[in-house]
Amino acid sequence: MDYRQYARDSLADVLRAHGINPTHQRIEIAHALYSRQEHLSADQVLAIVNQRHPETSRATVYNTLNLFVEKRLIREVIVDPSRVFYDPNTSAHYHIYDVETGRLTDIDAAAVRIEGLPALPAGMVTEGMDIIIRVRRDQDS
Amino acid sequence: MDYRQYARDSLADVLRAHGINPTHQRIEIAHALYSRQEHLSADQVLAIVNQRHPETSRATVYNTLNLFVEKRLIREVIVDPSRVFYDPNTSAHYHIYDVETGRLTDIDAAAVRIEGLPALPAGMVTEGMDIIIRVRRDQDS
DNA sequence: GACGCGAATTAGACACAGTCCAATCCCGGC
DNA sequence: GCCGGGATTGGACTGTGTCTAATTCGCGTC
Repeated sequence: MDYRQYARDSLADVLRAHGINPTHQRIEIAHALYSRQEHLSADQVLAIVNQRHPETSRATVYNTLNLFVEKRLIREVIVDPSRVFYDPNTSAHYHIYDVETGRLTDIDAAAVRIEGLPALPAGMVTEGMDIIIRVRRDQDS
Repeated sequence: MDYRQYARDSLADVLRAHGINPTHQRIEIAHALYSRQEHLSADQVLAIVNQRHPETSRATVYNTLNLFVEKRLIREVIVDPSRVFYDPNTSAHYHIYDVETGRLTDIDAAAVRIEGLPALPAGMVTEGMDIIIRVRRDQDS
């Protein structure tokens, strides 16, 4: 009874709590995201999931990630036009994005205060707010 | 001597001021962005530029937009994983993004104050900060 | 344990934004 | 008018993500 097996068992409950029917593939995909504190692209998830024996199809990975986003189990992070990252951390937080390495780092939103944002147009509601700080190594000029 | 002709003439100077050799295509592309206060995708720019007679190739539009970004004449706005928007407004500002219509609206940064952001990791410099407020019509639920 | 059914998964074709490349064109300097 | 280098071009190519029709899986029922 190793830690990872345990994690997989409890993941089934997490999925159910979000109204998601827990299947093997979905649990593996959730595990890939939750077991490491990183922001993964769909391709990376696909590669990780397929390191273990059963081949999981690309379509399933994309379907599942979109399902997870829809059910608010994970969040999309849109910082790079070439691919979407998925973030298992759904608590309020922002991101630092290293434009050279592609690495994403979390900023806890609790410490940040923002003032002076305009009111939304009438009849609009906020879906969410993203803050992305783009950084790079300081070496050129 | 119409307004648009005048605008095109002065655009050549703007391009030169940014170290960009002003060619016909580049002026047309700059004009497409500057003459309307909208955030356009590369495809939209291509369509607008080609409404006037001379066919401009897709490669040139992409090359030119990337050149403009590199030379800080315009900014990329990355909010939609399916395509990049280009923003002729380079002054500090943020965005409201309507996730249903895809419409982007500017928020002037001058009025906004942000406190409590953590210090950057040592040796890192900020390239820029994006704030995106995702909104939708309030009708469901 | 076999059956049946709806949901999930699958492979592969497809769509589409964006990039690359080699050939051509354009334009300013002589 | 000629030359040379940068700009432009069409078209092939890449990579991410979606769609679809067919298959498989899981599970409740007998």
